[in-house]
Parts: sequence; C-alpha cells; structure tokens
Amino acid sequence: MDLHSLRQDRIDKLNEIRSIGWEVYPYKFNRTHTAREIVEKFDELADSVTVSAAGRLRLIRRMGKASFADIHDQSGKIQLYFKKDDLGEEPYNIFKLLDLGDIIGVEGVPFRTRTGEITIKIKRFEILSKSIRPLSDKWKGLRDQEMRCRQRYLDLIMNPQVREVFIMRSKMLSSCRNFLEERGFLEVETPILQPLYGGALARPFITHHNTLDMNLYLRIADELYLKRLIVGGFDKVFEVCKDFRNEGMDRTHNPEFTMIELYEAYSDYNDMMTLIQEMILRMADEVLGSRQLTYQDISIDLTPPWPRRDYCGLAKEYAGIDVLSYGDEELRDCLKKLNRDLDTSKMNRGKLIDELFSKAVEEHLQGPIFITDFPIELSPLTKVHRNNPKLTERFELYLFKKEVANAYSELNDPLEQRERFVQQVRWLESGDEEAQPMDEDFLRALEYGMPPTGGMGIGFDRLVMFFTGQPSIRDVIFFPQLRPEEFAAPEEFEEE
RNA sequence: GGGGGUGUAGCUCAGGCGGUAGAGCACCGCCCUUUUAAGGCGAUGGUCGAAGGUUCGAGUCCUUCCACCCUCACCA
Repeated sequence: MDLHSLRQDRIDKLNEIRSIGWEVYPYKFNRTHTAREIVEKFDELADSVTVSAAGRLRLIRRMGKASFADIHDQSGKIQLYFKKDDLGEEPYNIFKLLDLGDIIGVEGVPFRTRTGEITIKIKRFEILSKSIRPLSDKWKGLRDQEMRCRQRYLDLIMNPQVREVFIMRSKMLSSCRNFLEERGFLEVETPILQPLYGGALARPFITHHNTLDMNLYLRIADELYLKRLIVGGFDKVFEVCKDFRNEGMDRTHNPEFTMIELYEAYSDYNDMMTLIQEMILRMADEVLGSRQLTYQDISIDLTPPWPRRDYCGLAKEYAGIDVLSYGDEELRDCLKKLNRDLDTSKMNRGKLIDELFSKAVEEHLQGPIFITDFPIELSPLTKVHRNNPKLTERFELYLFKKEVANAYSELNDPLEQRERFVQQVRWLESGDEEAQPMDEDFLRALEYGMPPTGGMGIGFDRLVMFFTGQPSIRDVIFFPQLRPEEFAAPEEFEEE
C-alpha cells in the first residue's frame, strides 16, 4: 500500500467515526493516573477502582469479540483490554476503526491477566486524536538517520532510548543550574543579535535588521556582554547560551549549539578549575550515579583532582617543539612535517601554534585533564600569566580527546585589551576570518574598571554526548541542522 | 571542498555474471472473548533517489546531479 492509500484509509475511518456521532479531536480529557502510576499503585487499585488514562495506541491484538492494546504515555506503557460484552456493540465497533498511532483516553478497572500483566479492563473510551499517517515498523522502529533527525517526533515515538537521552540532557542542565545558583550565580540573558561579534575565534552568521537598516551578527559567544555585567556589579553571572558559528558541520559541530558561560568576580582561572571539577562531578553523581564515565568503550575516572599539564610542556613532550622559543618559520616547518598537505602560508603565529597542538597533542588527551597556560597569541581576552609574559592564565578541560571547557583569568586592563584587539584586527585585515573585530563599547566598559574575574565556557552538547554515550552531536540536539527537504503536498491539495 | 559508503513497498531489509520486483511488519478482507512483536487463511501495494547514456533488454553497467552517513580538511 502506498502512503496515499494508507492515509486515505485512515481519513475514511475518521469520517465514519464522525458519522456515527463520535468526536475525533475533542478538547480535553481528565486522567486520574499515568501508565506508570497504575502499575506502581496496582495493589490499591486492582479489581476495584475505576481509573482513567490516556496515550498513543502502539499495539493492538484483536481476537474477534475481545482485544488487547498497548498505549504509551510519557511515563511508560499500559495494556488495555477491550471486551465487546463490557463495552457494548457501538463502542466496540468504533474500537475496530482505531489505528496504531491514534491517541485515546480510557476508563476502566485495573486487573491482572492470566499471564500476569497489569491491564485496564475498559468500560468506556474516547478518541482524543485520530492519526492519519502510519507509524514506522512496530518492531524495528525507525532506523533511517536522516528521518530520525528530520522527524524527531517520530524518532521519539518509535525509539524509547532517544527519549532517555533528552531527559538526561534536561537533568544535566538542571543540575548545572542548581549547582551555580547554590553558589550565588545569577542566571542572565544577553543579546543574541549583536552589532559586533566577539568572545571567540570563529566566523559569524550575518543577518539584517530592516528598520535600523544595518547588519547584525548572531552571537558566537556571550563573553563580552557577561563581562559588561561584571563591570556593572553583578559578581557572579551565568548564561545558558545558544551560540552560532558559521563553520563546518560534523560529528561534534552543529551551527547552533549550547554553551554555558559563567563569570565570577575576584576569582582567577585556578578557581575556575575547582569549579568545573565540582560541577561535572555533581552532574555525574546526580544524573549518572557514578564517577566512571564510559564513552565508546573507553572509560575514564572523574575522581578528583584532575591532572593539570601546561600547554608548552605537552607540546614539547608530544611534538618535540618549544613553542615559546621557536620563530614563526620554525613552527611552519614543524607543521609541514606533521602534515605536508597543509597550506601554512596564510597562517599567523596563533594559528600555527594552535594547529601544531591539535595535530600532535590532542589525540593523547583522554582526560579528564586540564591543559593550562596557553601562549598569548591564542588568547586575546586573557590575562598574561603572572609568572611568564609569553603565556596567559587560561585552561581547557579535555574529556575523551575533546575540549569541553575553556576558561581564563579575564583580561581587565583596558589599555592592554586595546592592544590585543589591535593585533586581532591586523590578522582580520590580513585574511584571518576568525580573528575578532575591535569592540570600542567593550573597551569603554573595561575603562570604568572590571574586578579581577575568572570566566569559563562549557560546551554543553559535548558534555551531553559523553554522559549519554551518543556518537554524534545530532543525537543530543532535538532538531540538528540539515539541508531543507523537498515537500510534496498531500494529493488532495495539489490541484488548489 | 577531497575520499569512501548508502538510497528498492508506509517501515525494516533481501535482490549472484544484465533477462518480467521479493520478504517480514503495517494496511485491507475473513475466522478468533485473557493476548504479549497474538495466531490462522486470503488479498492489495513499486517512477528501484533524479536525469541522461550503453544494451535486443538496466534495480544491476557508465556519466551527471540530489540527499544522508562515515572519513579527511576547517573549527568548538
């Protein structure tokens, strides 16, 4: 049967049910119990109490004058028993017109079948929503990766594990919020549409405001706005921010993604290390109930303290390179040795160092591990290291060879910040599309004085991937970006 | 952007060296009043991703294109 006939079949049934006088899309239904509650409270309810429940019909086993069916609600599933003698002639005939996927409300008494399954013996039922499109295979579910993303609702109906992943995502976010709020952090909201972008090294999305007749950028990070709030006297702030970066997409990158950024006045990057360690442990304890994190057959132990290794030391150990004393040309040569196809001619010093590190070192960082004290070229918004002017007080946290957090002692010297911006602008003008533009308004804010501050950004989607064992970022974002689909309208509308 | 893979019924998948398109589930009909992916009998259902080409003949071979997946490049 082709889709059109299957759909038309269901529309015909819908009309037949209506013609008998039953409502097909009513306004409301009163439930007394969820599926799970009926199972949990079965001893109090059995064979005596009339309960009502509602959900989507997922299986029907018809046996002539009596039938079993399973409905699913958010809590789980419950079996229903429809018996012609109990329901009467007309309702039982209506029941025969139901399809898998319909949403129904039922009323009846819980009992246990011969085989021991808790079941509602239906006295009365209502159709709450008639489904006119068939679900996927009842046993195999929905496998097609593309359809799973495009029609996430169908994925959620058919594949119960998917629901669990997103429930865990939600729990992780609450755990995070609770953790920060308990420590006096205030959740804030800052602009997504920004006249200037900044706070990270990435290419932005550009959009246009008609009334102002100006281009606006979708934010690539919140950093510069949150620091303005620190200037304004909020000592501890965080934001759960959707950021947008106009770059490649793959297993660990979606154009829009979620970052948790937080800033704490009178702290430095050492405090941030302690904080993220406690925060992730809290999530692990609350959401996983374990401090072992297993991802794709690799297990890591989150028991603190997590090792700290400095950036230059790791570069020396794994690449044999002394990042600080090498000149640009020497760095270029080293990079050529690691990857001869790479075009290094347009790379500035920051890019060269960054490239070397990710080629030679990253693969060793199973984690949890803090990489500390990055070269100054990589970190235009970070305070110079208190013991070494070529370094900055910055760290990245790695789990399973991937960066999941990035933090610094925030640069609060407005004059030095201006110089760093000038360098970025030079790189921007020489073709580095990821360098940052000058932000005079941000500099003006710093000139009023920002306290010493520790700040951090946490790649939330990746953290969810690792906690839930999902291989792709697309599995932890409800509606990941895909190319638009070509749509054919249902046949009955095609002529109009 | 480079390389590799996938695309066949509503869903999940088979289709050897080119010879009339297959299964399970779903759907439809009949039987069945405690089933468990209920069962039994029967029927329907296809622009084989799209467009070209080779051939007497293409799901199968060739070319181009589209979408998705993996991988590399780039980034977070």
